[in-house]
This record gives sequence, C-alpha cells and structure tokens, in this order.
Amino acid sequence: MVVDQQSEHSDQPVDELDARLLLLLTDEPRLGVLECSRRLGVARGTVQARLDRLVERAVLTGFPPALDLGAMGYGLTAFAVVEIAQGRRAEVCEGLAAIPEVCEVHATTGQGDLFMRIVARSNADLQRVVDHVVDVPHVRRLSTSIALSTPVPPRVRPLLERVKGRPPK
Amino acid sequence: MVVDQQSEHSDQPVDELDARLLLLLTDEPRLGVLECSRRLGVARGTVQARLDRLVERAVLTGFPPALDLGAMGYGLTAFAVVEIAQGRRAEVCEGLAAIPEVCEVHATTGQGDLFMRIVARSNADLQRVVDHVVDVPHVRRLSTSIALSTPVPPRVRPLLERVKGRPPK
DNA sequence: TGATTCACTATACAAACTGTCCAGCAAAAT
DNA sequence: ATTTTGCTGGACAGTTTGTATAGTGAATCA
Repeated sequence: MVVDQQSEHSDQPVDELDARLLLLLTDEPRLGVLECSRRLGVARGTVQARLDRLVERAVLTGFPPALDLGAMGYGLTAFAVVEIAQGRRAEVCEGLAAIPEVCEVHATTGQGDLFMRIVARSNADLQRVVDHVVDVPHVRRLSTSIALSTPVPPRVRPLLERVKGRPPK
Repeated sequence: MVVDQQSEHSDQPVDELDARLLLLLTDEPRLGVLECSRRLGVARGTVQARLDRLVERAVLTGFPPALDLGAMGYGLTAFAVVEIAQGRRAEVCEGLAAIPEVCEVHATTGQGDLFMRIVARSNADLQRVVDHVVDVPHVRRLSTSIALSTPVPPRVRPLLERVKGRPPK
C-alpha cells in the first residue's frame, strides 16, 4: 500500500489543523476551546476532539505554567558537563536530582557523561551550587559554562509552522 | 483568617502562597481560578490577585502548551557547542534561528561560543541538520553530543518547594 | 495615636464557557 | 454497497469567569 500523504493521521502524528491549533495555543495558551474553534474556523467539537487526540497520542502533555526564573531571583543559568565514575550514573543522577538548582540532566554521548542545566542567584551562589554538585559521590569532574545570553529561547514554533505549511501569522 | 506574611513582599518576588499556587498549577495546569482557590483554602479573589501580580512581575509568563517532540516524530535530541568567527555572533544566531530543528541557543563562557539544543527525526536526519548548521556563515566548528536519556527532565518544582517550605530571608 | 493603606474574605450577578449529548453529511476504508 | 470516521451545527444544564461591593485585621503613615 502506497502512503498517500494527504490524510494519513496514523503515521502523521500532527496534521495541519493540529499544527494550527497548537500554534494558536502557543501564542495564547489560555484560550478556551470555544475561542479556538472560532479562530480556526471549525466547530467546537472538532477542536475538542483534536485536543483529546493530541493528549491521547501524548503529543500534548499539558499546559504547565511558564516561570521566569530570572524574575524569581535566579538570574544566572549555567550548563555543566559532568564526568562520573563508570557505572554510577543512576546514583549520580539521584544525587543531582536532590539539588534544587539542577533544572535538567541528560546522559550524552561524547566528552563527559552527563550534561546539565543549573541556575543560581549570583556568581557566589553558583559557586555554592557547583560545590554541591562536586560533592555528589562519584562525580569526577565538572566543567561549567555560564550562559551570557540566550539568542534563541526555547521554542517549538518553527517545527509546527513547517507542518502547517504556511509561514507565521 | 488573615495571613501576616506580607512583611517582605517588595524584595521577595514569590512568597509561600505564590509558591503553593504555582506548584498547584504545575501539577494541574488547566485548573481554573475557582478550583485553585478551593484547593489552597483562600478566596477566589485572592488567587486572582496573586496570579495577576505574578504576571505583572513577569514571574509567570504564561501557560504554553507542552509538546512532546518525541511523539511528534523528533525522537532525537542533541546538544552542540559551536565555535564561530569573532564578532559574528549576531549573524550566526540569525542563521541558526532560521533552522527549525534548532530549539534553543545560548551564548556561553568557556570553550565554544554558542551552545544549542537541536532535535531530529533520526540519525540520518541529525546529519542533515548538522550540515545545515555548519553551512551557516561564520560557523567554524561544531561539536555535537547526542542525548541518550534524560534522568532529570526540565523542572522548576524543587525551587518552588523550597520557597513553600520556608520563606527565605 | 488616629487615619490610611493593603491584602484577604465573603458575596453577588450577568455573561460566557464547558462537558455532553445527538442528528446529519461527506469522504475514505472495507 | 455498507461501514467507519471526522466534521458540522445545535442544544442543555451546570460551572466558571469577570467584575463589583462591603467588611475586617494588620501594617504603615503622619
């Protein structure tokens, strides 16, 4: 059977309408289902069904509040590559997870074993956090880079826009 | 029942009630104001006022939809350190921003000039994306690490819980 | 100290939204 | 040819929101 890409929702997790809906919600997340249906020019039930399906497919996992850590006092973001003792990843990750300032940890290929993002209130505070990290058992080496600016903030928009097929509003 | 916590709200961007509210919304983002007030045991107007203030202070910047890129077909996440020609950061960032798979770019201290997160559909696709990146004018060198797993997914919770626990000095 | 301000509580009411139905239709699948 | 699937348009009750108002205690001002 040849894949006919027009209405393949089975292997196409997000079609154009989905993308338009998600873009709309990206721009104005607090819109209700009704308002979305109006803006998209479809029936309310359709929007409701689309959202349900997106959640089912685990494409849309929720609408978490977006917090500006800077405004909360954590003005400093840093990235760190962690080298650890062989075979101790689970333990180390547990230790790292216990540090509130550790906002994200990934295991990666390449130099270093773990990669993480941490925040701090100031340079002095970063020092303290880094010390904490280094104190986690089996952490061998830590190489830290401070984020000076963020030219491209976290985004998904372009990927959605590509699905949608049409450029921004 | 009167809360006498307001001795320091000028320099304390987020007090305990704010933190509890944000935690609640973190766990169940689609809760309405009314439901929040019930769960927190305060009046609806209070929740409304708190939310308004958090938005005013730019602590709470919105409720963007959380998308699972993996479920959307982008199963691969990679981090890359970019070395660029001196003084060309703006141009390079512009070029990077034009690549949809580039989800985030930071300028950092330390080895490399830019640090970014990119996604791809597969290894072959990653190759394509990387080629795109390298083709951006003034990009000198690109060092890529693939994320194998994410032991600690992006989170803010622990920072909020700390505020909730005890109002920091 | 008395007056004022501020945050919160407690209500109230109209307008709007949500969760759920259901029937009709057209295109795609079997 | 028949069934399935997704969308439309409409309807209903119940709930939530936006917005106001009045009252209370605590902190701040003059």
